[in-house]
Formats: sequence, C-alpha cells, structure tokens
Amino acid sequence: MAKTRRRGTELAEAILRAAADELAEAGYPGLTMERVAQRAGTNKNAIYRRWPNRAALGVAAYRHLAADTLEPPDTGNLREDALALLRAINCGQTSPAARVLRGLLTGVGDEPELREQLHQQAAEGGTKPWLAIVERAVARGEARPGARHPRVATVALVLLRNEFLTRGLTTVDDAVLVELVDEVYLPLVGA
Amino acid sequence: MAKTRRRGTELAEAILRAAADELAEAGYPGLTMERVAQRAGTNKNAIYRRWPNRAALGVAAYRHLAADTLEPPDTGNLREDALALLRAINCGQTSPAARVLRGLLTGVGDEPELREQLHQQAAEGGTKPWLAIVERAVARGEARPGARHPRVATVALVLLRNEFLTRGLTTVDDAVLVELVDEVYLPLVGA
DNA sequence: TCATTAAGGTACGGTCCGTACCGTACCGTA
DNA sequence: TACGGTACGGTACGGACCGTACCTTAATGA
Repeated sequence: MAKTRRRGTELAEAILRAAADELAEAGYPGLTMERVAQRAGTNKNAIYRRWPNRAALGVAAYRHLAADTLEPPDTGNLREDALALLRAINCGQTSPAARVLRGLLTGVGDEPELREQLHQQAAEGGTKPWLAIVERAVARGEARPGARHPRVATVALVLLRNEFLTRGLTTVDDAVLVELVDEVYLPLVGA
Repeated sequence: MAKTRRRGTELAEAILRAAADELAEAGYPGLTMERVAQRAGTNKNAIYRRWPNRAALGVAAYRHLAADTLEPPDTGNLREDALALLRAINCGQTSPAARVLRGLLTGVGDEPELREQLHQQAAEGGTKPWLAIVERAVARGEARPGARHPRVATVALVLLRNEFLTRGLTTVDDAVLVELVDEVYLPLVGA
C-alpha cells in the first residue's frame, strides 16, 4: 500500500515471478491473467502492455521456472550416470515443470514463434547433460562413437518425457527408469 | 425438420460423429459444446445427459476418430517395414489425430479415468503393428529376440510422437523418419 | 514547474462451460 | 385408444475468463 509505485523492469519481473508461481501451482490451465495481476499486485493492463496474450506470458514465465539446467553426473559408469539423470528429471524440481510443459505445448496453439521458444527451452536444457555423459562413456569405451548423435544420446530422456506426456503423471515409478536404461538405452548406446 | 425425433443410440452416435468431425476440423480447443450440438442437430442437453463434460466427450469422440488400426506392412525387410509404419503414421489420415491427441492430453486434465482411456487408445492401437514387424524380423534373424519387448519395439513410434508433441507439427520431414530408423531403431533392435 | 510517460482502477463485450426449467414428442402398457 | 413415464428440444442464465477501452493518478526528466 504505502509502497512506491513500481515501473519498468521491476514491475515486469514481479509479473513474471507471479506468473511462474501460478504456473507451478495450477499449471497452464490455471494461469489466469486476473490471478497473475492480483498476485503481482497490479492489474491486467500492466501485463498486456508487455505480452500480447496469455500464451506469450506463459512461455516467458516458463523460462523463469525451468531456468535451472541439470548438472551432468559423473559416476564413472554410464548406467549410473543415465539413471542419475533420469531420477533427477523424475523426482527433482522438474516434476511440476512436466505438467506445465504439457499444458503449454497445447495452449500455445499455432503460434510458431512461441512454439520455437518452447522447443529451444525444452530441448537445449535437456540435451546437453546427455551429450556430456555419453562423451565420457565413449572415452571409456563404454559406448560406441555413434552414440554421440543427439537423437541417440537423448533417447532415454525422450522416452521418459513420453511417459509424462501420455500418462499424465508427474512422477514415474523408479522401476520404469531402470527398465528404460537396461532394456533400451544401454543396448542402444553400448559398445 | 420433417424428420422424426431421434432417441437413444441413434442420437448418441450422431453426437459422436459431430464431435469427431469438429475434432478433426478444429482440434480439441475448437471442440465446442454448442457447435457439436448444432452440428448434430440437437442441443447441449442431449450431450450432457450422456457425457459429464467436454473432456469426456472429447475422449469418446477421439475413439471414433482413431478407430482405424494400422495394418502392419510386410516388405520382408525390417528397415522398410519400420519406415512404412512411420510414414503411414506421418502422412496418413492419422496426422490430424496427432494434433487432437496433443490437445486431449492436456485438456483432460487430472481425471485419471479419462486419461487411462486415452492411454489405452494411443498405446494399444500403436503397439500392435510394431510387435508384428519385429516378430517377423526376429524370425528372419534380422532382430535380436529382446527386441520383442514392447518398449523396445515401439521406440521409433515414441520418438516420432515426441516430434509431434514438442514441435507441434502435424507432419514431419521424411528425412527425420529415415534418421530415426537408421540412427536409433535399427541399431537398437538389430541382431 | 510542467509536459510526458507509465502505472492503477474499473468497466465492458465476447466466448464458452455447465445447469436449470419447461414444453413436447416418442414409447410401452393397459 | 387413452395414459403416464421418459427422453428430446428450446431457451435462458450464472460464472469464469480473455482481451480492450477509457479514465485517473503517480513518477520522471527536461
């Protein structure tokens, strides 16, 4: 109340924080312009002056939410590295992100620019650690050189994402992760 | 107008047909109760007496839309079989289904019963032909016996679906299909 | 000091979901 | 053939939400 009126960047970031919080709590379907405005202590005008519509705000807020990129593990063993990555994605703070991403992928609709941003965010952040652990596995002779192909290196990630998307779960049973690694990933990338 | 008033099953199927048509034309976001009612020549009451909400109607209509299960090809060669399946999914009448499925997967929300139905529909229809072509490949000595594991056999399908879901495309470039098969699928299932 | 810029407040049109209410056609039964 | 139950048709409405318009008010800087 007594606070001075915020302007420019300060207000924009308050809006983004509020939107990211709403995304985490209620997912994209629950991301309401009114609620974001209220939570940020402002009104819808301030939002619409910065983002053209709800989808754009959602994508921008998702960037805040999923900013943390995973640190690739280094256990000295490809199987354990892969399991560690999958478990980090599965149980870590990334799990609400799955639901959010799922909502965004449809809510964005047919706006190619926003979709491209989302794809960058989802792909880039997820691909890098897999390339890292595969690179080390190749150096140890645990994986074939062809496994450095991004499509190959990230197969386990894609399969896990498929579980999230089609089953709508926010957490997958650990036995599934083991199965993905032992039945698919290791046979595929192994030397 | 002069037509006699429809009842029971006849009306229900008219509604489902109308809903499936709307799904195919406008996707799940465009599936409006008012439009379905109008297209079926009835009103919203008749719909809500049969399905509790829009999501349930969408899932039911999707069943009509994706009823056709793919006939597994038999070219005598695993690579060509896999490519044929992927191309059928990519270019066939299944391509609007991808957008619809994407919409449904989020629109259903957190109702586990509906989601389970969707998962059945999406998994069962897609898995069978892959198991068939792998079975023949194993018999020819083209694939290892472990490739009959459903998770292994359907890897190419999952990867393609991932392209649909994350990129939001209704059609994927054919080169991507070839890459999926040559870089991932054949190295994984090959003897 | 004063004009300009950006924020706050509020109200509104439009769309859609889901519900309620009532009149009316169809159906089996006596 | 008369009758009562059931299901359909029509319409109206409340509520939620998006996006826009318009005006007032505070901050900024020249």
